[in-house]
Amino acid sequence: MTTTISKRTLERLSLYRRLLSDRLGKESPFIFSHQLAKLVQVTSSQVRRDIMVTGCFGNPTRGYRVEDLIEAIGKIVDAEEPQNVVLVGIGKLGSALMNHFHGRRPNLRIKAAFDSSPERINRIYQGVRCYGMQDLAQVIRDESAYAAILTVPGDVAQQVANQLVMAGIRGILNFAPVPLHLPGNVYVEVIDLTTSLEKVTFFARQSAGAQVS
Amino acid sequence: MTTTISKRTLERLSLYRRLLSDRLGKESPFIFSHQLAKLVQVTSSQVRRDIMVTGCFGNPTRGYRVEDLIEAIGKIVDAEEPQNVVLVGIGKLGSALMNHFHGRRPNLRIKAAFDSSPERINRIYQGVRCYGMQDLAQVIRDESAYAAILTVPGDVAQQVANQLVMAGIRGILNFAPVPLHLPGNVYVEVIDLTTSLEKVTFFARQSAGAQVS
DNA sequence: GGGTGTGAAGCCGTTCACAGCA
DNA sequence: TGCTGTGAACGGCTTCACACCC
Repeated sequence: MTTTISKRTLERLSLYRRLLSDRLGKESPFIFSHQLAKLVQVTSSQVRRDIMVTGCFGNPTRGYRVEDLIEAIGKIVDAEEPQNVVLVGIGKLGSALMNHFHGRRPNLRIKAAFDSSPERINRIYQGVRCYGMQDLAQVIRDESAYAAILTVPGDVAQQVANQLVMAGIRGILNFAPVPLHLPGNVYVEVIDLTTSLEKVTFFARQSAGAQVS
Repeated sequence: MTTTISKRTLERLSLYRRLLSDRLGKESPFIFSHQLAKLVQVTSSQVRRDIMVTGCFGNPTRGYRVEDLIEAIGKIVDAEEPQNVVLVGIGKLGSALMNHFHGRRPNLRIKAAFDSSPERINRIYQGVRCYGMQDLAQVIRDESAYAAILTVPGDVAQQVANQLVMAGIRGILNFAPVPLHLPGNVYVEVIDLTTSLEKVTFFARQSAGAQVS
């Protein structure tokens, strides 16, 4: 934790761990940088650079021990204790995500959902209760959650985000189609579905003829 | 279209357009680079650089004409004709996305869905029919779709992606939690939900005390 | 020989800084 | 005066290249 880890590196580490975990037990307990590189489609130098920050050391003859890598990456990516997350806006997308994340990573637990519409309040989604917005601050404090998934309509996203930050949330995964204006110490990760799809069609068109690296 | 446009620039252009469209009619028909910059939270130089590629010119006194910007960005981002998109894997996430994209951008139309499970085949989702996997190539050709949204489980993602490419798909928005190995002329945009959430909790923890830019 | 670990170089996107202009 | 348009400088991430090691 002495080195500062960039966003990009962290993304790749997370992915390495997932692929390595899948591989564990199926293939050799060791892996070379070029093999992992091929799996995630980056260069082997990139892989070795990323592994540097984990403090793992490989062996020229056998490569890296897969178990060591998984553990070392976990020490970086995971917190000491399981992280409680809340989800705000349990419409179609919200409940799909609830479903998606349910049990996916042992250290990431969605502990509560929130919504403003009465017919959703007090319902249980994947074993998780949905509360009304008025309970937001209280529940977030009770669960000591400091990360949130935001799947509310764009026109209320900023206001809800403000409430989240007031309640102690420090990181937001934002699916709402508007940029959030929040204090600099709150980390916001944006998933902009429309832009992503527009990118796909744009570059698909570009590469209709030409090769793209 | 003479200049080559980077991924990052395209993302921002897409976002600019969306915010400018929301603003149209509500505020002044002109906007300065620093105003747009504030909305999307980038620097004003960045905005001006991005606008350069659109060929739009601003006026030192009034700024840029909002309508012109929207149109110029559309000329870059949109194709001449509406783009047909298909969605493969209409589970919870798939149908939430179907719902999300339905009518969102006039130029992007999901024209068909595919799934392997019999109880979903021939059902209609948001006015869009779900076909069996055996019809994939035929339907994609009939609709002349060349972009696809992939929301199938990880263990079949590669195989389905191969089928998509064989059927003529050139761009994939991939929600499956595995990297796809495809020819270089196929553009793949990855939305890795697990990694994104891990990033949020990681940086939320980091910034618990310190200020992050 | 083939792989690791890493300083140095390269590349690309962002920001600076300023001339030009209304 | 204040903003635009843009060459030049900057900075961070990626790749190269090579010493070291099994």
